[in-house]
Amino acid sequence: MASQVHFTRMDPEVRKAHLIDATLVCLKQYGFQGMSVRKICAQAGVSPGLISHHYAGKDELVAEAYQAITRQVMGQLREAMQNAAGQGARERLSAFFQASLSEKLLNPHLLEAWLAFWGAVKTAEAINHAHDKSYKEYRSILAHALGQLALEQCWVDFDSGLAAIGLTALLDGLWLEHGLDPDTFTPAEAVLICEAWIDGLLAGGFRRFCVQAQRTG
Amino acid sequence: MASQVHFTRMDPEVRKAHLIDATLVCLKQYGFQGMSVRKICAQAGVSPGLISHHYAGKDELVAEAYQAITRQVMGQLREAMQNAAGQGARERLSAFFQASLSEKLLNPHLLEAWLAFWGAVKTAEAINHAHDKSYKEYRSILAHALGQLALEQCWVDFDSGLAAIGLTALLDGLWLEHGLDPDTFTPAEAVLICEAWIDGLLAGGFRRFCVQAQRTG
DNA sequence: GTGTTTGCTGTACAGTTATTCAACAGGCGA
DNA sequence: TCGCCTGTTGAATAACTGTACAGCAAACAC
Repeated sequence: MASQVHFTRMDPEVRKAHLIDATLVCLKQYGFQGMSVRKICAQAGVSPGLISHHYAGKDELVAEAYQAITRQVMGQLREAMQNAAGQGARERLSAFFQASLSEKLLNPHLLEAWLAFWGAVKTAEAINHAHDKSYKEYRSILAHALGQLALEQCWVDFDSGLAAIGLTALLDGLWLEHGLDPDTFTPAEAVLICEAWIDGLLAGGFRRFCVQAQRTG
Repeated sequence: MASQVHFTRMDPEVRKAHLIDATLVCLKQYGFQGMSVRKICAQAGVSPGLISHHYAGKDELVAEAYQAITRQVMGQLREAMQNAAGQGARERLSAFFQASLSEKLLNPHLLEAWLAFWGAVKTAEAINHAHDKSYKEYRSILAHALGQLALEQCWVDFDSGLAAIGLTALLDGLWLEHGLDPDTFTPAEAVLICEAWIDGLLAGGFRRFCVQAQRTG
């Protein structure tokens, strides 16, 4: 006998959260290309018409899925920084590295999804906007911590904004590499690479970022 | 009166080059998703059947387009390194930075295409394979230069492979950031960021990459 | 001019896509 | 228990997707 119960009702917000989860599962399973409305709905155990009922369309759902993982990641990073709030700038940066490069965030599935989103930034306006917002926040957190470090070290005319661009590039680059091939390095090695960057900055690398005083060789 | 001339013939290799160009244009214009056989052929000014005539299918064309820009970029980088062959490791690395972050390679169109390809690495095997090959070459060039630097500086147990992963991440991260938003930094600033990394490595950052002697901090 | 080669066209095809919407039914209030 | 509200269904739709292939015609040899 076929199942009599065809569906169970849900609060719209709960259902939308389920659809976002299913979207992320499909994203990692089929990639950005292979992920279709039917597959997402099959994953969520609902009928294909439901996405258009809760969202303006598939694109809106995908954009919200991107915002969801962005929120989740930024939340974890903010939390890590707050836990180290009382300590020095160096320790706060280390906490940020540990959080950014934890096993949880270096999860291949998460990074693959991120990679696919990055690839869509230039063609999907909603994703572009969400990216821009989170990226600027990420960079400003690092710029602030590096500015504190400069104060502690009494560096004059230190361009913390530019240094933050470099450190963000290093972290994003590590994410990128790990997303493209998770076997390249371990989370511990990634943290070591970032600590070496700070070591080098403290040992003398900072001079390049000082506006007036160029290196005298 | 409608145009009488329907098409002009071309040498297969020339036509294929045109199709690859059209593929890259469509990639940046419509993204990896929106790029279809019909759009590529419209861009190239040919009939939609021509791709199947010259290639086994669309995927083969896309993979060859990726290899084409990869070859182009790696060729420029190899050339830059050869031009600085007689000099010290530091100078060779600087030449590599200059080449990697030249206006030509930080071209938004090129980076947008690259970004789209990166997003497809995990779903298209041919692209994954081509990426893996070029990425390993890129890293080995840097590892070799860093190994030379370690010899010159008499660093013992320096893990140039790990340091190369970090430097590759920094460079890839700068490409990524510039692809996502070209206004974040200028090519000159990107080179400065890389030079600061080397400065820091020389000033003391290298110790983290020495296997035995951990920092006594 | 004629013949031959073959690069190229363009329609046809089968399969997929996102989206729509009238009908259905779960679950709550009364 | 009834009745309403509304979350959900699922078939239908139109617009796409990549590929195949029979035939056309450009360009060259003669």
